Amino acid sequence: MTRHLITSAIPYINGIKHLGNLVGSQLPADLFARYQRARGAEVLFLCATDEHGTPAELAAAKAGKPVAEYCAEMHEIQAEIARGFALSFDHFGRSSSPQNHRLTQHFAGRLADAGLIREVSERQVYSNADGRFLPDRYIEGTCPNCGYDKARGDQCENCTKQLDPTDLINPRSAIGGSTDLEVRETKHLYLRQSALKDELDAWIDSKSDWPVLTTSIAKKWLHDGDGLQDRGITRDLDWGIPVKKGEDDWPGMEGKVFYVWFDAPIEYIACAQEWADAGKGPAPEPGADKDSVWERWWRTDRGADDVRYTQFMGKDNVPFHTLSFPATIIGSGEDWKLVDYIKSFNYLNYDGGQFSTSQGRGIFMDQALSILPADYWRWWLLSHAPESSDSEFTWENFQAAVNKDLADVLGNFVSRITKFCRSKFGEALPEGGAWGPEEEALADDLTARIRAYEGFMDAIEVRKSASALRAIWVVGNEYLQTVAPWTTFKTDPDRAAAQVRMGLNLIRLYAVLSQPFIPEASAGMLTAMNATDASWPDDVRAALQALPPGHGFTVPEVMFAKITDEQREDWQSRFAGTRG
RNA sequence: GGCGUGGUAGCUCAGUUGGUGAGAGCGCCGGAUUCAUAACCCGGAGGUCGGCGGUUCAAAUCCGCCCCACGCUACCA
Repeated sequence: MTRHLITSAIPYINGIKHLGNLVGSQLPADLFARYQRARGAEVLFLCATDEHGTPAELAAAKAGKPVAEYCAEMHEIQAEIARGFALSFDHFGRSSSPQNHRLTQHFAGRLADAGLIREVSERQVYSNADGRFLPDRYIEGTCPNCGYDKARGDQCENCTKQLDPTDLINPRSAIGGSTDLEVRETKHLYLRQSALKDELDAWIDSKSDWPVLTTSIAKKWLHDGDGLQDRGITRDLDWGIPVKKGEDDWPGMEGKVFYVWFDAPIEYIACAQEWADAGKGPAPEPGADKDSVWERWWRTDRGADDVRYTQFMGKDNVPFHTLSFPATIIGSGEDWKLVDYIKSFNYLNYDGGQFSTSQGRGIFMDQALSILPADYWRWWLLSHAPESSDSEFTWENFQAAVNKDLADVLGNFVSRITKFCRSKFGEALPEGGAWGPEEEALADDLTARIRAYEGFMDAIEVRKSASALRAIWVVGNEYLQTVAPWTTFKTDPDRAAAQVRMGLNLIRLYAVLSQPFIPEASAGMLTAMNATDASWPDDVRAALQALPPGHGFTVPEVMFAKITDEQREDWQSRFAGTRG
C-alpha cells in the first residue's frame, strides 16, 4: 500500500486567510488526504503557519505586541479556523519551531559545504525612522515614468513599469512615511540555483503528468532571460531563523536571518518532526531511534522510498516549490524525498474582482464559518476549484449550487427515504423481499460510477470528482423514482421493503463516498443510520447490504437548510465593502 | 514589453493523437409524480465552439495573424 505524504502550502501568519487561499491549497489537500485515508492508505498530512518576514514584524508592531507573541496568537487562531473547516491535518506546525530552526541551519550548512552558497555584498535602502532595511515594495515615491505618486519600489502599479527603489522621486517609507532613507551596504547569502539549473530542468522534464500550470511556470523561470537566477536567502531582520552554518556561527552574517522562502518549505520537513516530537506518530520500530518516526516519511535512506509525496498550492507559490526548494534538497546531497506531484491552482475571484487580503475584499475564513457550516463552503469551493483557469465566486451561484446539490439532491434524498420508512415500517430497516432486476442494475451502475469517481480522486481531478459524486447522489433519486416504494407498498409490501432497505443503505454508502468533501454531513448521516462500518465500498454489492433487516436508525434533522434569498442579499451587502 | 493561462449554450464549465447530428450541471419551458427540504424524476428549447486567414476529403481540435480577460515578470509572501 502506497504511503501518502501530503502538504498544503503554508499560510502566512499575518491574518486570517480568505476563501481564495483556502481553495488553492488547504482544502484540496484535505480532500486528497481524507480520500486516501478512506481508501486505507497510510497518510501524513501536514500544514503549518509561515511566520517569518517583514509583514509579520509589521503586523505585530501594529498590534502592539512582540512578534513572537503575535505569531503564537495568530497561529492558534488559524488552527482554530482550520478545525472549523474540518481540515484534517495530522499536524499543524509553525515555521518558527525549534525543529525548523535546526533543519534550516542544517540545510544552509550542507549547501555551503557543497559550494552552492555565495556571499553577495549589495546596497539596500535603509529607513532610519523605522530602524530597518526596506524591501523594495515597502518604499513608495513618485514614478519617474508616469508621475504616479504612490509607485512602489519594485513596480509602478499605475504604468506597470518595473522600477528600482533608487529610481523613485521623493522616496519614502511605506511603513511610516519617513523620508529619512539612505542606501546602505549589506552582505547576504545567495543560493546558487543557477548551478543546478540543468538538473532541475531535467527533473521538471521528467514530470510529464504534472498540471500544465505547474510545469509551464517552472519552465518559464528556468528559461526566461538569462535562465534561472541565484536567489538571496537571507535578510536583515530580527524575527527569523538566525543565519548559521549547521551548528556553527557564520562569520560576517551576525544579526541576519534566513529569508522566509528559504525556511518555509523546509518547514514541510520540520513539521513532520514536530508531529513526531509531539507524540502524534506511531512508536518507533524496535531498535529504531525516535527520529525514525518522521524520517521514514522524508528520508529515502530511511524507508521513504515507497512514499508518494504530493504538494498543493496556488500558482503564485509554484516557483518556490518547483525550483528553490528542490534546489535546496538536491543541493544538500542528502537523501531527502523530492516531491512526486505538484497540484497547483489558479485564483478564485470574488464577484468580478480579486479576493484581497490587504483590501479586505471577499469572504474570509472566519466570516464564512460564522454564517454557514463548513460543508457548504467545502462543497461549493471544491466543486468550483480553479483548476483550468481562474474561477469566480458569486452569491447567486453559491446559493443556487448549494441549494440544488446539497439540499435538493442529497439532503432531500435522505429525508424522503427515512421519512417514508418511518411512516410505513418504523425506524428500522424492514424485513422481507429481495433484490430484483432494478436493484441489480443499480448495483452495476453504482459500481461503474464509483470506480470512475475513484479514478478522478486518484488523479486529483477535483471538479470532476465533485461532479461524479453528485451524479452518484442523483442515481439514488432516480432509483426511488423508478421503483416508487410508495406505490409498490400498496400491492406488494415485501417488495417495497427491499426497495426501502436499498434506499437506506444508499444513505450509508453516500456518507462514506462523500466524507472527503463534506465530512460533517457525512458523519451525521452515519450517525443517523447508526452505522459503524464506514469502510470504502470496494465491493459495492456488499456495501449496499451492509445495513441488515431489523437495523435501527433515526430520521435526521434537515441536513442542509436552504439559503434563502433574504440571507443571500444580506450577506451580499455585508461582504460587499471592506472587512470591518 | 516578455512569458503564461483562458475565451465552447443566459450562468459555471467538460470536450482536441482532426472525423458519426458539439456535451454536463444550473437557469428556463413542458410533462409526470406525491415518499420528500414547493423537493425528486422525464422531456424540450437554446451555441457563427473569441475574430480572420491557411492546411485537409474533413478543423472547437493543427498552423499563422489579430482581439479580449486574467496572471506572472524573480527583494510581499
